Amino acid sequence: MKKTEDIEKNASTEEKIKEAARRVFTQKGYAATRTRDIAAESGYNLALINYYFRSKEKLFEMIMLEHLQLFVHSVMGIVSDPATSLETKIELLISHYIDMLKGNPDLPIFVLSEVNANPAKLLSRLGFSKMKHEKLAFVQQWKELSAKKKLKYNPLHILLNVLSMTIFPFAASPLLRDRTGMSVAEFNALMEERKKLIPMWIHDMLK
Amino acid sequence: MKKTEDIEKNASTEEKIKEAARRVFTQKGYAATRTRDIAAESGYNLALINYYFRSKEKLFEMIMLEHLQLFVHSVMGIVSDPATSLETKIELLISHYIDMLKGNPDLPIFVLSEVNANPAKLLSRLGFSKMKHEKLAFVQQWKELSAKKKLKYNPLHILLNVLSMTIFPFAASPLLRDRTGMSVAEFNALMEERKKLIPMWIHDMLK
DNA sequence: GTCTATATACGGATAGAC
DNA sequence: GTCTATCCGTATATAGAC
Repeated sequence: MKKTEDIEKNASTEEKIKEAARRVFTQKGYAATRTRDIAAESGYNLALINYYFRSKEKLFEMIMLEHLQLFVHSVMGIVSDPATSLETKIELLISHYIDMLKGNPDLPIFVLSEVNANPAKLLSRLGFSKMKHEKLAFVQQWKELSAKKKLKYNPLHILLNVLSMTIFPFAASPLLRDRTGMSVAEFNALMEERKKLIPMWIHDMLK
Repeated sequence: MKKTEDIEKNASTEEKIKEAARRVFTQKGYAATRTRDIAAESGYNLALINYYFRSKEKLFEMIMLEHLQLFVHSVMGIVSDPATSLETKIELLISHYIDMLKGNPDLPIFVLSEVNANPAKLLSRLGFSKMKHEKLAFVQQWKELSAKKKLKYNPLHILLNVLSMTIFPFAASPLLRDRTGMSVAEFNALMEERKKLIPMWIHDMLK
């Protein structure tokens, strides 16, 4: 009984620090965050960070890896389902990302800027290999598409458009809201509209 | 004669440091750059940075302001020309940004992440006020568009799409190239294609 | 496990020689 | 104007008490 409590207690403190770190790192980036900020945010002391995680860097890498995987793995269920059409997949994927990013609006800038700062280090660990690609229903349907419609351009453009129109507005949100005087709530409403609009535009691109 | 030489020499050193700073800041971000890095990159000594610019922060603000204005002012000629149609303006704007970003691929992530880190401070200085908006041919034509075509949604979506599809690929370029195995040259070729493609897609959205 | 106190390193800035 | 040497605050990490 005592042992179980101890484990839970440990896990809880460790998890609280990790969550605090996630918030601070995501908002300020690796270089600008101070371990003291994480300690304060977590409600625990500075020394605990090194007790549970060996260093600021190790803690960061753990969190960063989770974020990268979140982007990828969270959509695996959607894109690997052979029962849904390509257009349905795209629609679900857009909805999924918009919902996720409404709760974590800093994520795109954070991930992109950290990957940019250290591409080799971070991307090497994202091991979901290029081989497994073949198995995904998404990739199969994508290839069929490329073959059927004779698009006069690389179909990668379309995927890029989906991600651009979905993710970029969150990255540009501070600038956008400043220039237009929009509130966060209004911005979120705008993104909610895009759940329907983006699939519509993409549909037209595939005509 | 001597005076002129001195001035030119000063300007030259000062400008070299500024350019070095631009490179380092843009690539690593404010928090991660060391004044020593800038010194090394410039070929001069650390002390010169404080001699010409009072501090790391002042130097940064100067460069950041130039970047922000680059984004805005460089397109002013395009968007304020009453002689071109809205669609032509959009096409020119896309071309312009793609050309600029091919030469400065780190710029989007840099600007977005720094604005995100300190929105109040940076955006307050971007003084091109909301009032002058009225005078721009772009804004006029945009309003006419909103009135004429009865788009069932906020036309801001369209502007957001233009910027998203143009700028986001550069921000995601390291990830994209890693996942696809694309080279920088291949990526640039892809972006070159988008100079024609994006206006085409936008045209369809305005049907 | 959690805290306080401290060692150690690093980074921004300046003094002062040339 | 430009350099070397150095001051001093701050940040990460650890030692050691509880």
